[in-house]
Amino acid sequence: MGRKEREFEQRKREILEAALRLFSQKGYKATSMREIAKESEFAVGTLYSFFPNKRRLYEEIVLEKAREISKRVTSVFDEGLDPLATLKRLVEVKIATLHAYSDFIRLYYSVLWEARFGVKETLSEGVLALYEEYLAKLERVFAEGVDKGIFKDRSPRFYSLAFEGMMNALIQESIHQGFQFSSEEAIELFLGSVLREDGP
Amino acid sequence: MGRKEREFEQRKREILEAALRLFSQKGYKATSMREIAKESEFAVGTLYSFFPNKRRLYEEIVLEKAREISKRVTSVFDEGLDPLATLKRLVEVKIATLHAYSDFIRLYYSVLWEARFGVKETLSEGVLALYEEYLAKLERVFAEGVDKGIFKDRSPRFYSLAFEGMMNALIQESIHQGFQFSSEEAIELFLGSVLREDGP
Amino acid sequence: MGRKEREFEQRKREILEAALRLFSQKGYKATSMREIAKESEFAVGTLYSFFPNKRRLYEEIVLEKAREISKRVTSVFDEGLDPLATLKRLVEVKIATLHAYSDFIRLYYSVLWEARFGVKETLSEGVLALYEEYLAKLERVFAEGVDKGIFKDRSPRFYSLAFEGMMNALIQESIHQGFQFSSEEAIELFLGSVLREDGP
Amino acid sequence: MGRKEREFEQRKREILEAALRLFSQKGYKATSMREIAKESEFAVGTLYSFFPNKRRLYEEIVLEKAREISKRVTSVFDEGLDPLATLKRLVEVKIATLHAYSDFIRLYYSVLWEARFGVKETLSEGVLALYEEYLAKLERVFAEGVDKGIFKDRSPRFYSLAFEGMMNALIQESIHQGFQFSSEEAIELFLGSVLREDGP
DNA sequence: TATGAATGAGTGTTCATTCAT
DNA sequence: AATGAATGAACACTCATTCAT
Repeated sequence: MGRKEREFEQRKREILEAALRLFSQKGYKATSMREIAKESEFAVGTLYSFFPNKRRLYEEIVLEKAREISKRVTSVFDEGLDPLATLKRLVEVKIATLHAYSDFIRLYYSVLWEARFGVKETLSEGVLALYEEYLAKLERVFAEGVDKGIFKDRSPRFYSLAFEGMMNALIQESIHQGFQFSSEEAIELFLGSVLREDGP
Repeated sequence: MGRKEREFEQRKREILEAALRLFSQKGYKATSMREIAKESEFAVGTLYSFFPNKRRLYEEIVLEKAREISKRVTSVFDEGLDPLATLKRLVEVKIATLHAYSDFIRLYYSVLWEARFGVKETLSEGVLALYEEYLAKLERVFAEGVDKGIFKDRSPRFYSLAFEGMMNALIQESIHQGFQFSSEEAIELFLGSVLREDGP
Repeated sequence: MGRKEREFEQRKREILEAALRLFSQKGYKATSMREIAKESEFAVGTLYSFFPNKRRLYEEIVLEKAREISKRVTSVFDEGLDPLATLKRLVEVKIATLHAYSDFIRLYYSVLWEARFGVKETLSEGVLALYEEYLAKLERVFAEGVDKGIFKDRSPRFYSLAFEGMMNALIQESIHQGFQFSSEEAIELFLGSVLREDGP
Repeated sequence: MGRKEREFEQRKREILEAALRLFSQKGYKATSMREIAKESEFAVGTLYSFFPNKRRLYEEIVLEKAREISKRVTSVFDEGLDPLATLKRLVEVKIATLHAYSDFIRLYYSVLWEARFGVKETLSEGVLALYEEYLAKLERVFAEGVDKGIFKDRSPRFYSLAFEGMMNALIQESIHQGFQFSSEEAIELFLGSVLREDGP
């Protein structure tokens, strides 16, 4: 990649970072191209030489970050661990990754939520695709666990949704409200149960 | 209530329903008063004789529905059940209620999410207040369960967040993606565990 | 005039008085039909059964009041006085009349001014006509005074405009700013001169 | 001042001139931003890149012109003339100046009138301040004339109001109705008297 | 006849997008 | 390639006017 290209990528990156800050704070509609231009120290017109329109700028940044998050989290599936260990590791990595992207989390979940549950004209089908991919891998882990007799015999999708719902709720609370919990607690809760086995 | 008043309420309801459809599909910012007027088959000016401005129209619709949902779900806490039975009942009622309000669910969670995790100047503090109230009652149930030795000794907040996260994820999926599950499965999962007790 | 007609006129009067208060305080554009309805304790629709539109309501009230003022002031010309006495009497009557209509004065001069100096689409040609009539009579007084050798030989229009300008300025100041002056002072100034005849 | 700046000023001037024509003909409220855009041959949005809102556009145009008029007229007070000569000169300069600004006169007097005699929330306090300043200087001239025994012993305010009222009425008539008069006539009338000293 | 709910054209203002420089 | 002035469609909201009751 020559200097030209490197500089081009560098400029694009600066725009994306500036846009991320603003979109994350104020949302898509409430952020204007003029503001992004000011924040990134480019002219409005310049933004349009990198992105065909506001929507694509938004989609691109969201997708890029989502890809980074996805990459980190999904890498767990390639570690060759057994289902139980995979889940444990997944919790750790999810916590670490989402905290690392805490500025973007608000935007991320909101996009994801819109994409999954059907807001018309959603801005990020790409993000949805990544998530579905992740979910599919997660389901495979649960399926394997069930096959191997480690997990009770329930639908892998059911397990996946429950796992994701629980973990995401805890992580969001920890990022936005400062609620503290460890990955051990979380995985124990999910795996263990809330019922004491030895009863009262 | 005379005919006039009844008609007034009827018209107001028609506007609110039309607005609900649009806000739910496209969000607050992306829905224009003109569209609401068209959808409700009133003139723009008429909207303003029922609501002082767009924001209040939005808040009114969201708060009304949220109150109805809250009322139904929270009523479970008044049934005088023990913690375990309360949780079971809660899952049933949540599923039934949220399905009954399926048009509104998208908007509901999105408002709640914005209110809890972000976005200054949220449009619905009332909704947040209702949810926090619910969460407080749920925590009390878990606290009681822990006290009585039914549940393992963990923070009630931790339990509540996990419970809510898991159930909401399952219910949302069932509403929007047609994923089917029973309340028994859900509560068993939460209470029971994913691990077989007799292991492999 | 039967009861019906009397009542009709009475209602019309109430509307006009209410409208006058509002137009006078806030101007034509800033006063809404709804406000006039509220102030007059009629429904908006009722206003339209007395006046075909807002503009005519405005014109009618302005014209009515202008006619009253005009009648009182113009009556001086019918008193059969000589030019000098007419001017003196005119000053007295103008002061008294305009003070009596002080609520309306702001509106009156503003309409007159617009009508005379050509704001397009002026709302009150009738008021202009009345004033021109008055001015014509005043010119005749000056013409007579010049003919009789009482006044220096200048154009009656010149005299009239100067007289009106001076008197109106003083009267407006007295009404709006509380500046006090007597009709004697005013007429002496106009007739006398500012120069001492015996010089320094 | 570079080409850019010059062009900026030129465009701003074109907008101001267009707005002046419209405000002058129809008044503030009755003139819409769209009309100003059309008249100035710019887009609506362009207007807002020169002025933050309609009101400021109005104030700017009014205040600018008022300042120019004020500057020219008030300069007479700095010529070091005696009271009598000052008044003579003032009449000449007022006539010349107001004729030079004849497009603006209608608006000028209307703003001045509103500011002096009425209307809360006037749009141009600056214009009023300029006029009060002028009036104060004029009063000082009359006070000096009285002190020196040139003028009869009357209140300077009284003299000033009468002078202004008379002259403005004449000048307005000459601008709007084509009535012709010379400064000599006007000042003679004011100073001299309408009464022949040698009577009939 | 009197009412006021309903209408929709019109308002001031914003902002994504274009394009001459 | 980069700029930002210019554009005009779109927005939330107002209000003179109409008309079913």
